[in-house]
Amino acid sequence: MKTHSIFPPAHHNHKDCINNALKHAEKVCKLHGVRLTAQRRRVLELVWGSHRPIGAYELLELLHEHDGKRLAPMTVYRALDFLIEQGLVHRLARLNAYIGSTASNNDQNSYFFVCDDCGQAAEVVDDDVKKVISEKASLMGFIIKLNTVEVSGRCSQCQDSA
Amino acid sequence: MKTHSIFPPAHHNHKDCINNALKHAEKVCKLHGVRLTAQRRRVLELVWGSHRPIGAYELLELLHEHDGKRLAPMTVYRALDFLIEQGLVHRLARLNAYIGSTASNNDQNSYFFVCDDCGQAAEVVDDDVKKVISEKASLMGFIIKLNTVEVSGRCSQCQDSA
DNA sequence: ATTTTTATGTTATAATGTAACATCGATTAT
DNA sequence: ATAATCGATGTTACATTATAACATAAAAAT
Repeated sequence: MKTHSIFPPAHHNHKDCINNALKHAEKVCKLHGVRLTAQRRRVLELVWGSHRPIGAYELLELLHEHDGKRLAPMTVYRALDFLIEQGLVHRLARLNAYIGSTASNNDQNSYFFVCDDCGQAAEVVDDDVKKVISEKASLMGFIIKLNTVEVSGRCSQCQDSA
Repeated sequence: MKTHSIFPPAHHNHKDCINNALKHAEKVCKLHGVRLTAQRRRVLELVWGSHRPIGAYELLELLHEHDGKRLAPMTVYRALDFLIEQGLVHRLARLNAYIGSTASNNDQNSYFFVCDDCGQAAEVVDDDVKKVISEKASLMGFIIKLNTVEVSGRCSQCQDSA
């Protein structure tokens, strides 16, 4: 029986995830005519260090531990802002944390499942949620700019291990 | 043609809103066997001061201006936590702000439309969004605890006045 | 009346995020 | 090539949001 897994399998080769993400980022930035500088690239890489949303100050620590750099928060926030603008990173509002994305989405058709237990997050991209919300919106004459949909609960793996 | 207005009409009698909300709160708290103290009640009243989400520190200022009280942030946060627990207030994650609610919802079937222009927010309670999300969730074996759905954009009134 | 619980007060601090201005480095124009 | 320009980064300082920990007061239960 095929399990419809959107959360990555526990022991997948995560280096591939990271490499894919970086390759994807190069493409996107070239396409958008913007510069994926070394620093931005590095921040993206660290964001992709896991499938957990990561905080800005956590990133700062990692940059210090791994690269010896002692940067100001501003620097990380700027990198994140850039990456978010290019759609390479999303911010999870409930967590004040950031997660990588390789989905080519607008700001309306993507949503997140976040496991309270293991902290992992999974992005789902389709128009199903958007569709329902859009219907409500048009009933009340509301023009949508951005959907923030964050579902928290317990992922399949964490249920099994309980 | 009837406009399906969920955002409150511009010149509605807002005192009624507040009174309804307070009455509702009394009922809910009695039902839940918890105490709606004067302070909690006052915070709720101030939250209902408008249909805009309001920040914790804004509430502090209001308490100072109107009541002369100079409270610590903790106090307001505690009142808010209480009110949120009773479902009388919701926190909007994207805004770090709080808004009153008289809907009897669980944590899964309520969502918010927030106008970037006027700042007003409208809560919608139904099972339509929940249903779609639940389908995805069950496909991946995810157990939902809480849905955070915050739609930002432009409300009908603000479009008209542009 | 006494105990116990619950709410509030108080102080200090953590965590997250931004403004403003200086400098550096890459691209563009001359 | 050189100067001018523009975008990226560095730096300092601070704003905003939220919580921890412990003390006191008020209400409810015994």
